[in-house]
Amino acid sequence: MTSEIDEENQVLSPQGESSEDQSEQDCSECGAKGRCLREGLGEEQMQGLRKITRTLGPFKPGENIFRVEDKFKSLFVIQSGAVKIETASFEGTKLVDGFFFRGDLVGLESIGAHQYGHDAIALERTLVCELPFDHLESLCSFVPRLQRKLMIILGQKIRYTNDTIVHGRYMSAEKRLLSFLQMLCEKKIIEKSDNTGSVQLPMSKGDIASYLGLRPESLSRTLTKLQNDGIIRNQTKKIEFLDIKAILQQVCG
Amino acid sequence: MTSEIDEENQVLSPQGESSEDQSEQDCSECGAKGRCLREGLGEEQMQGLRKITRTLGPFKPGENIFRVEDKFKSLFVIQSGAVKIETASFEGTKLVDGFFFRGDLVGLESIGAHQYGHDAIALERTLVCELPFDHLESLCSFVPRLQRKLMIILGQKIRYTNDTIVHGRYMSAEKRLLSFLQMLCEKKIIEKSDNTGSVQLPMSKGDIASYLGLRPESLSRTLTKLQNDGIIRNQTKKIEFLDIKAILQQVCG
DNA sequence: CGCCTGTTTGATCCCCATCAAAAATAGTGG
DNA sequence: CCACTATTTTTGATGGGGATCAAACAGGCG
Repeated sequence: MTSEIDEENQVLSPQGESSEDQSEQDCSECGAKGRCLREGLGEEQMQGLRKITRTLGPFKPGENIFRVEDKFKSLFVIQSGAVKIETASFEGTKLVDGFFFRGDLVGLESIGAHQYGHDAIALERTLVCELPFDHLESLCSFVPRLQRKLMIILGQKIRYTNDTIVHGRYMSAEKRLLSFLQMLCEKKIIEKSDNTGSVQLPMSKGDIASYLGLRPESLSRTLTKLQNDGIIRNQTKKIEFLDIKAILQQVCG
Repeated sequence: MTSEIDEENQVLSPQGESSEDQSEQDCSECGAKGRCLREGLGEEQMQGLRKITRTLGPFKPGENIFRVEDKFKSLFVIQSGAVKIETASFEGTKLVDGFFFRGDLVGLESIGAHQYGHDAIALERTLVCELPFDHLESLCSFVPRLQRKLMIILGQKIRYTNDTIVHGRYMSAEKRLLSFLQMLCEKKIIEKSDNTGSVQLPMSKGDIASYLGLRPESLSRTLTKLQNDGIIRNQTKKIEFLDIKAILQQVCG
């Protein structure tokens, strides 16, 4: 379990193990606001959750938040930044299983296992909020609302995987890419002016290809095609959306 | 929500709504024994769970246990029989998202949604045990062990999907089929004599193809190939395993 | 600047989808 | 039980989308 509690922490001021009374700026400043487990909890209930959480980071790009075969201990809410999880495929190569952005919970995939089944790797400067799972579980017993929220999140995760991956098998490379761009639109868009916008990509094209079940070459060609069609502008670390409607309108991402 | 409480019920004798004190033969005779949520609960805890459950069925092949857009209300443990879940793909055709056998929980995919996202259809004569989800949730708050078990099952589900579907995208038709046979081996094998055995298939070849992300023609060809290789014997409603080792040995299902 | 990794482009190939039709099986009613 | 139809499964021929192989190109970093 790699964790680093130091370096330029103006924003969220992570605490060491000793500090018990975490300040609520943790929440007020957190990028996960609105999608976090804490949402909808009363003030006293928040207190309970606050007691068991701890901010970790910042992780630098490429740093592991946890590794395959680390003992499963915690879930992590992403406060800022972005994370990918990957596993070794049966051929030995790395395979990207998911991307996570602010507000997302990393580690759900390992609930019920003794060890994490993935490497979780920061894609950019990333702060996370650690939720020790056994504490979380205990708390859930006392706070039905929290229990419910966690179950809902687990159900959503199952559905999302099913909708994207299972149905993705029947989609062409182009449609898969469009689905992916659609997802990015919902999660990370900046300066979205009606019908155009752009995203800074925290992950490599190779990671995207892997996630979509494509080879890097195929993804590259598909990106080029969409660019020729005037739908996007394809840059190294950035994609400009020239025609957001075309992206969103594609039936059934 | 289709449910039928009648017809030849020697085995499990399902109860109507009124009968509160469900007999424990429900559990002692249930095919799910050993993998059910109830496993590992104390006697008093069992009582609580027993109170909220109800046996439904038998469902005849092709009958729905629930339908897409039915209000999400319950999970279902399969006591005997087999079930598939399917959705409409974006092209309009049906797409099989999963198979369930005795002991499996159907409905996890819809936790946190208002409606079921799939049709659940019996593949053979099937008895299920209904677990109203809100009751189950309440009970979880009082029985930490149950809460934990449910979370573990949800985590396993996420992992299983990831391992089979995500990694399956990189596998050839033959490997996907072998993985599937492997799974069947673990769940449904009969008369397994060391290195051979056979499975009665409750689902159609078309369903299997859909589940594996293949066309029926491709699956058929792959089955034929495995037969020519002397690994299986391919029949209409049955597959004989002539070389179980070859099936299990294939690196990383 | 030179090395290393990531991305793009080009040429070719292969697996599976697709189209088409025969064969086997299940379902139906007399 | 059998003739008849509908569905499922198999077999055959063909084509295409993406994988693969190979190499040029661009970027980041020492």
